[in-house]
Formats: sequence, C-alpha cells, structure tokens
Amino acid sequence: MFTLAEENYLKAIFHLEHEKAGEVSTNAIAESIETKPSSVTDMVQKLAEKKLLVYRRYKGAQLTDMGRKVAAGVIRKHRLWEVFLVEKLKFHWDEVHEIAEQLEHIQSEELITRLDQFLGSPDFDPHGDPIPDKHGVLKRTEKKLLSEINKNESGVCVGVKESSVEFLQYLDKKKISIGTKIKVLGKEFFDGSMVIQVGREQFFISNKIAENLFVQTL
Amino acid sequence: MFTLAEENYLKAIFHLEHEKAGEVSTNAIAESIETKPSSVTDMVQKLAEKKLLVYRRYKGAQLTDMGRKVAAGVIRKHRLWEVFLVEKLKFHWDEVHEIAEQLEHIQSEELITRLDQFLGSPDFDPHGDPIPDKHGVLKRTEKKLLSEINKNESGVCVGVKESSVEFLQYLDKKKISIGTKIKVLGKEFFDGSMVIQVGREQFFISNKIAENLFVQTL
DNA sequence: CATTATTTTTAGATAAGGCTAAAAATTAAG
DNA sequence: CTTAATTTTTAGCCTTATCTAAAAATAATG
Repeated sequence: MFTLAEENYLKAIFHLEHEKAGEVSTNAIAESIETKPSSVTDMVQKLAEKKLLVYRRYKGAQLTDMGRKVAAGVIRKHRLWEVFLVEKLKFHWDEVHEIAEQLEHIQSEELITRLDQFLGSPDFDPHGDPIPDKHGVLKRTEKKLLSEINKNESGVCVGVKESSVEFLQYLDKKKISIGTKIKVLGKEFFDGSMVIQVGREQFFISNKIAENLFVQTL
Repeated sequence: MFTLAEENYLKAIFHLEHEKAGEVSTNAIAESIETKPSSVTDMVQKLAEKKLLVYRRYKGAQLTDMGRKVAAGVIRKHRLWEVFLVEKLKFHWDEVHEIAEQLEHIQSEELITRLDQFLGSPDFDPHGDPIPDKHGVLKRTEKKLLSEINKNESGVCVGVKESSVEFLQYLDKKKISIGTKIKVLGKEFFDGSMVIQVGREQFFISNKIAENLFVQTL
C-alpha cells in the first residue's frame, strides 16, 4: 500500500503534530527523520498529492484524517511488536526500538490482528506509550511526570524520561516497573521531594526521581 | 548488510542450485524471481563483485561459500517465522508464506537467536522443510514421496505435494499431519496402493495419496 | 522599512533496481 | 557446417528516494 519511506514520513509528522499544534515545518521533519530539508519538500509534495496530508508552500504540512490513520496504524504495529519482543522474547525494553522500526512495516492486516490477540490486546508498549486501536484511535490518557502529581492522588507508572542504568536499577530496587501503581502520600514544597506508596511499602523519593518517572492518571 | 533485492536473488539461486547441480542460468533465476533476464544479468554481476557468487558470462551463476551462507540465513529466518506464525499465531500453514517473505528480511542476529529459542529450536517448518542452523547448515535429510518408501520402512510426514482442501481434509481424518510417523506394512505392485500404520491404526491408502505425501527417512 | 538571516524550494545529479529493444553468444537443426 | 532458434548481454531509459548547490520566500533586526 505505502512505501517504507512514506510510512516513515507519516509517522514522523504524526509524532511532531503531537508535540506542538499547527503545521509541521519542513526543517522539523528533516531533523526528526535525519534527512535534508530538500528531500522533505519533495516527499511532502508527493504525500499531499496522495491526500495523506495538506501542504502549503513555506508553511508546512498537516496530516489529513487518512494520513493520521495510516500513521497510527504504523505506530500500532511498532508498539505491538515491542510488546512481543519484551514479553515473549525477553528483550530488555531499551533494546527493542530498532527492531520494531523494521517490523512496523510488515504488511498484513491479519498478522496484526492475531499478534494483538496473542499478546492479550495490550494498551501500552514497554515504554508506557499507548497503543492505538485498530481504528487508529489513541486511548485518551493523561501522561504526567510523577512530580506533577498532587498529594493523595495516584497514577500508574508508564515510563521513564531518563533511562540510565543507574536509574533503572534504582527503580528495580524499589520494585517500580511499568504498570506499578504509585500513590503520593506527601509532597515537600521546598525541594519537591515526596513520600509515596508502592504496594504495601511507603518511602521517600527525591525530586530528581519524581521528575524522571512518567505516570498515568485515570 | 544486504539489500532486500540482493537477499531475494541469493535465496532464489540457493533454491535453484538444490534443484539441479551446476551453474544456475539467467533465465531460470528470472523465472523464479519473476523478473526480466536483463535485470538478472545486472544483479548477478553486482553480486559477483561482492564475492557472493561466481559468474561466467553466458554460462550462469554459482554461489560462493559466503553467498550460500547468506542465503541459508535468509531461509532460516523465513522458516522460523513460518513456525511462529503457525504455532503461536495459529495461522494455517498455507497462509504464511507471503508474510514470512517479508519477515525474513528483518535484520537482527539477536532477534533470530531468541525467536529460535522461543519456538524450541524447531528442525522443520510447517511445510516440512528443514530449517538451516545458525551456521547455515541444513540437516542432511532424505525427503521422499511416501510412494517411494519400501515395505517395512518408515518415515515422518514432512509435507504434501498437493495441497487441495480435499486432500488436507482426508489427511486430517486419517490423523496424518506434519511430524506423524508412518510405517509401510505392505505395498501392491499392481497399482501402487499401500497398507500403512499410523499410530495404532492400520489402513489402506491408494497410490494417489502416497504420491502426494512427503516423508522423511532417517 | 531596508537589509540580513533563516527557512524552504527548485534544479540538477546520483544510486538502486527494474524495463524494453537491439546486439551478441550459444545451441539446435537441417 | 551453415542457418535458424534460443539465451544472454548491452545500451539506454524510467522511478523512487536521496543529495548538493543555488534561488526564492519568509522572518528578524537595526
């Protein structure tokens, strides 16, 4: 249906549109996709002819409903494959991106339907990013930093901002991983440190920790 | 490492070399890969420069050890993915070829190592074709038609020649599938019909059945 | 508001992979 | 063993996706 290059452009534009509203600039696409602006101009013109996006010279590009749907489909595949790699093949969550980058382009509706079933129709990938449903709809969720959560609120850990070995090992030690529920019991104005509850344990964390952990509020 | 087109050429030549010995002709490659002879000439010259095959003008191509290894690697991936699709995603064995044709080009040594483990290091794909090991070595096996087996010999069902629905349903009814052990108890010269043993059952089959069932003798 | 600076586009080139048409080798046939 | 048929190769062109260099549009600045 679409070429590898086309899918990659649509995916990049989709992500950029989620970062800031309005038209996506040629340079922004070029940077995100690691190519030259002139190449981007070429490609967006082709994609515009195919009605996958609206393009205004010198202004930028904006996905059409159709373009958005195609992009979401690619992202859905990417994230489902990531779940497969981590859950079934026991890869570590930071090793799977490149492989999923290839797998996301495999063309077969049926394959994805069955893969999704096989994985138990997961809602999030191993990095805590939401998986679009088969219609390209992203589950509307509020992903925030733990540091933004108020006292007595809680959220589910869905990812990390930093992913250094030290940080991941710290989380491991504290038994925090994707899906772990965290409740904020107390919050110190002065330095942003917190007391949180994880499972039956309650403990203190510094602001540095809270600023690098993404949680999902329901 | 290698492009999609290169891998497909190497794979096709590998298969053709197994069909008949000696150099593989340009036309044969063109037919197998559904392309024009002139395109084949072009590509084999490139592959010859990369030392993946030896090419003599007007004579044909022959894989080098390296070319053979690359081809076997692609075939290994293809067949492992087929096992995955059938065993894990519950595809029917005649639906998986096209998808595996895409998956075989995913580049990641580690992925295949883990996939192989996940599948329990299978020796055969769902069609009964042997899966090369990680060094590209094919398990030396004698794949024959059941009709070629002598009285009192036995073999393991590894595939079918014909794959019509009627035939597959017949096999189903007789509880014959990939991996089923079959022993030839008697053979009629006159019409090639046989009496065979499958599990604890003994029954009669016609020559037509015996000529469309591949078995593996050890 | 006129002049830089930046961003974006155009024009022309390149590499991979494929095609058609015509030329050259090889093989087959009389 | 000479001609016809077949196979293979060469030459030239096309498409996709990329690049560089230069031109044009937009934005920023004094």
